Amino acid sequence: MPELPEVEVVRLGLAQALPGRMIAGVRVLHPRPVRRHAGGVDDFVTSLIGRQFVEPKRRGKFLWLPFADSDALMAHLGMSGQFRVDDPGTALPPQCRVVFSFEDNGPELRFVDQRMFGGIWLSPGGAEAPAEIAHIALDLFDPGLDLVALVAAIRSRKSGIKRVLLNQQVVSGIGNIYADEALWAARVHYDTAADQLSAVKVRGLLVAATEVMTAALAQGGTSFDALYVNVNGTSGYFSRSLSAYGRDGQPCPRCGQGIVREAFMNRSSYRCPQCQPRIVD
DNA sequence: ACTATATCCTGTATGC
DNA sequence: TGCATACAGGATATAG
Repeated sequence: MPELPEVEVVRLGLAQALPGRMIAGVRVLHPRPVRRHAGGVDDFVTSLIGRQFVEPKRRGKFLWLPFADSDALMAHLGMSGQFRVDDPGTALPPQCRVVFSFEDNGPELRFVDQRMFGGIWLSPGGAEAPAEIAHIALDLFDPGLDLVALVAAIRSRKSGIKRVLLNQQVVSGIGNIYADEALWAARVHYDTAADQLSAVKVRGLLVAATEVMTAALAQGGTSFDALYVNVNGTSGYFSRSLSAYGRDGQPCPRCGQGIVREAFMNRSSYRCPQCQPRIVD
């Protein structure tokens, strides 16, 4: 599932492929990924033709592709969204939803999305600071992040710590995989109330999250199957380095106890029952 | 303001 | 073999 490192891998790939290029044609093969575009499918197509891409940007899991004017193409990969850069003659992937062709007749930009939780749309005036992400907090890679303020914000919450880590309005970019990995590294149970954790512990959790996402980025991101790939269609290798996520029944790399999977927020949480015991107060 | 839950979506894996 | 169900989990609307 694309979280911060995976989205950053995509951003880096697009930064190699798009700046300076002008859109000549847009084909929308399925309307759903364009549902957030205010003017509908036809307006999406006509609004984008003639635009010239500049350097792609990212906050958390949101990606935006600014144009040489003041607007931007907003994007979120959702669960299974992909950007692919492929030569015009090559076959379209099975769940290809939108295709951009260019005036230079070079490689096309293709938005592929099996489950279609993702989407792309035009953000008027969004080149620098898109209104759509005004409510999204800075991520752990952002140079402007105030770590002390973030620790305080997390500790002001009564919810379980994992809910808080997943709340993109508190800190962005962390999803189910890296939340579980950070909690494992910091030896914290996912349901510990955030306001019961010390500032040192919360800081340690954020450092752990930053470290695991940095390592994942260096390996090209985490992928279990063909659902998450880079712009060339290949997968990262970080799934081999995970300590807790997806390791139900396998030994904890630190103590050897079996990792357990538990239902949590309509998804799964993985933890080591010995290193991350439930806190009872 | 904060918190928790339902909802969207489809390919793959599993069970009977 | 065929059919039904569980599962993966992003952001957001809505209710409490």
